[in-house]
Amino acid sequence: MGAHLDRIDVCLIALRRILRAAELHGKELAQSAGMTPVQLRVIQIIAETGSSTGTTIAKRMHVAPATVTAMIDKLERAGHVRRQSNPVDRRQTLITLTDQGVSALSRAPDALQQRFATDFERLPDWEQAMMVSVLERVASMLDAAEAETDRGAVLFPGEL
Amino acid sequence: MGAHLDRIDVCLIALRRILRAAELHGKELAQSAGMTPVQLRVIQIIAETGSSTGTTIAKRMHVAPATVTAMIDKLERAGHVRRQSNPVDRRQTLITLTDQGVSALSRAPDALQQRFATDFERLPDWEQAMMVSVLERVASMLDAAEAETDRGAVLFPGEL
DNA sequence: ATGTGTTATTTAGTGTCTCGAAATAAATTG
DNA sequence: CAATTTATTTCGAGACACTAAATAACACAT
Repeated sequence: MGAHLDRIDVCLIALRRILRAAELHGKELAQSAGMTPVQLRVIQIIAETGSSTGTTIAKRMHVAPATVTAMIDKLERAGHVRRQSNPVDRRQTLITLTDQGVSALSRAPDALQQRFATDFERLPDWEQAMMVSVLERVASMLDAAEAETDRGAVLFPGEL
Repeated sequence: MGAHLDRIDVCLIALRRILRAAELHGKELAQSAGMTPVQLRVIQIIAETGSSTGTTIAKRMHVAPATVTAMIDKLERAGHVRRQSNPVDRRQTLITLTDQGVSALSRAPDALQQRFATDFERLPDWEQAMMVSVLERVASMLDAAEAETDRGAVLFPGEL
């Protein structure tokens, strides 16, 4: 039973390394895109859904609504996003990317992703397959308890 | 070659799920320990090495030394850590956990880790082995470019 | 041993992020 | 229509992070 504990530890250490690498590269990435990691994250979320409301973003990022307001203020002042009130429900403010926001996003090359892709392609087929299945398994082990995903206001659906 | 791209995407999505789960649980975790995520992180780093200097923590967290000073001020005022100057090199200030700091850390059950461990133990042997090797591989793919790890002042070694 | 340069930490001052609570506005329900 | 709920914003406060400059201690070559 010692062997099991050992293996768990090895896994946890590897996971921490992965987490750490992701965090550090998140910083670099955001700096190269000229914005903070959080701002970049907001833009990515808006891009995924085409158009989001503040509440949707708040839920997805697990931050307070007031925080989203502040972040959107910044991004709007920077010209990356645009607010327009939803004609269907005038309580809501729909947030969309401007052309500048879209290009800022595309100008943000994800170093982590690039490196992973490059290395991944070099792996033998069986190892790629193994990696896919393990990563999916780990992901589902970890995010099992995430209740409300809330895919947001889908005004312009598509493009995930 | 389409199959390769598909697999990369699946991997990246899984990685993002892992990252997201980790981030969210980091917040919960810190709150249940009665401190902010950053403070908890500092305490974890100190616990790992037994005793750290400010510089070590700064490097490990990739923040400026002045930031560490401010964080330690807080933690010291809260009674979680203690400063003592290093008799060997009196420029250094060694930071150690107080009993209270240790118990605060132990009172912070790492939900993510717990869940992973529980699920992991239920897996068949071959799947555990596969997971270990894939996670280590991924970790080394991602953190390849991390130069200075700096394991810190090892006054009381052991325990990671 | 003295002076020069380096390293570790702190202080001071500033700007940003995030939050909770209260305010405002629009929709929904009875 | 009144009461409740939902979406967002404003305001004030705490936490975080930084740079630049100050202080202290070490290292070492003269």
